[in-house]
Amino acid sequence: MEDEEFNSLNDSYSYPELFSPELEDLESCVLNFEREPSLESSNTTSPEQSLSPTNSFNSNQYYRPSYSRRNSQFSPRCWKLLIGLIQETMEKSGLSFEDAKVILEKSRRVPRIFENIIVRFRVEIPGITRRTLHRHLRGYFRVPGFFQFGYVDSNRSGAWGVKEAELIEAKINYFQEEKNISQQEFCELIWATDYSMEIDQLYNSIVNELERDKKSVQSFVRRKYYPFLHRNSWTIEEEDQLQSLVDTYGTSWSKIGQILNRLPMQCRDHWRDYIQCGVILRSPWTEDESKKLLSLVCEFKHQFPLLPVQWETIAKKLKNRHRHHCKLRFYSLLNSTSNKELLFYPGDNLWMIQRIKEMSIEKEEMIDWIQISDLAGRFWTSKACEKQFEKIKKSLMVNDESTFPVLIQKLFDVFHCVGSENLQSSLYMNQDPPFTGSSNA
DNA sequence: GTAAAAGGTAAGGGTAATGCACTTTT
DNA sequence: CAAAAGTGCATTACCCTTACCTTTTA
Repeated sequence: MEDEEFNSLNDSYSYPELFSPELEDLESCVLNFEREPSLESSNTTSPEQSLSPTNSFNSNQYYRPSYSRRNSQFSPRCWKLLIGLIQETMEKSGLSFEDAKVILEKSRRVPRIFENIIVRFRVEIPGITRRTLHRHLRGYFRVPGFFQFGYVDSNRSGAWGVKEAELIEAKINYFQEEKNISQQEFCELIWATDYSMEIDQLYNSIVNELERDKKSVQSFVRRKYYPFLHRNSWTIEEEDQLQSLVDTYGTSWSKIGQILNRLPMQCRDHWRDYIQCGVILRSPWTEDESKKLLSLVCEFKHQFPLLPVQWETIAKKLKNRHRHHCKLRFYSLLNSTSNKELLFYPGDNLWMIQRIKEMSIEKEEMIDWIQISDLAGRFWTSKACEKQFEKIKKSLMVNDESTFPVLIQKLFDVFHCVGSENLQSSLYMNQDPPFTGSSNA
């Protein structure tokens, strides 16, 4: 039992008779996995693959590929195994951390010495793709470009570290043993609307050791331990049912989740990303759509300069596009030369120079472009800011100043003496204070 | 009785993993 | 040459925090 995946603990005890029909679905999903060597024989298009999408929709344009993920994030158990295998290999071959890093950095492929790790890992925990493993291997050794896949002990907020997750698991196991309750009972306790003092104490004891928000802990525990049947694919019938439930109950996800026997969050996500937005177009963007997108984003930014762009709202107005589509499309438009010019006004240049000046940096390389992008509510990406700065320097021909602070001061003076009246940043045009709602009155 | 703290949960804002089609390596 | 492995881009499934409401506490 302790061999079970931490984040799929629920699979082992939840309603076997209901779960069994889904297993077939899961099996067929496995066939779609990335180049699984053992399943290579079924690589040719399977009959159900050609049936399902075209049957449910009229055109190939609307095809939603079946997509399955057996494991969520790279779990603590995965890390334990991977690190164990890495250490074993390093000891055997006498490699240092730095050597390993260099080897991994140099080769595109999994280096010979590490090949064994991949093979042995996938025997122990199948379903993790080679690609994912390779990424985490490089992440562990801090290969540039793969930092985000590296091992993390603990965090103050955001993604959970391995140590934290293990501590919580241990505490919960102890709690269950002490109170002599089953996994199922525990999950039900966690999800009860007024849970007992004991659960509250459990939360508190976790919070004491972790430096995490209590809410954060609670949501994490609830995500990992839930009394619902977990399935990652939705049938057409379920989707219909979901829509009709939303029609009757509105967006009361906890209620809907209970009826559908799914995580409330799962219901919300599926409704938001696949049902509410209607049929999602996968065709290339037309010029009209792109123009509309640009104007919607600009409109939003002018109205709420300090808020991040609400892509969901924009997607709703565009119709048939996903929030992620809109975001990606916008940034690709922004990065194409013509639009970049369009979206940096003279006032924006001054705004940017002021921000850089405030940073009071000695050298140009030290400019934190991500921070500047953040300050602008990420209206421009960090790269766009950087490129724009280069452009400003070129156009004003002030590239050979003695020191960086002098250069910035000079740039600042040039812009300022033009007359700051006309140089308001587009970030602050037509500004309405975001949350007051006074603009409606 | 009231303000502040805390709980429940929907809404907001993401990103890692995977699929597909293609290139590169063995 | 075949087959396996890697990769860029798009898509999907899952993740985490914040906002906003209600209830409890001081």
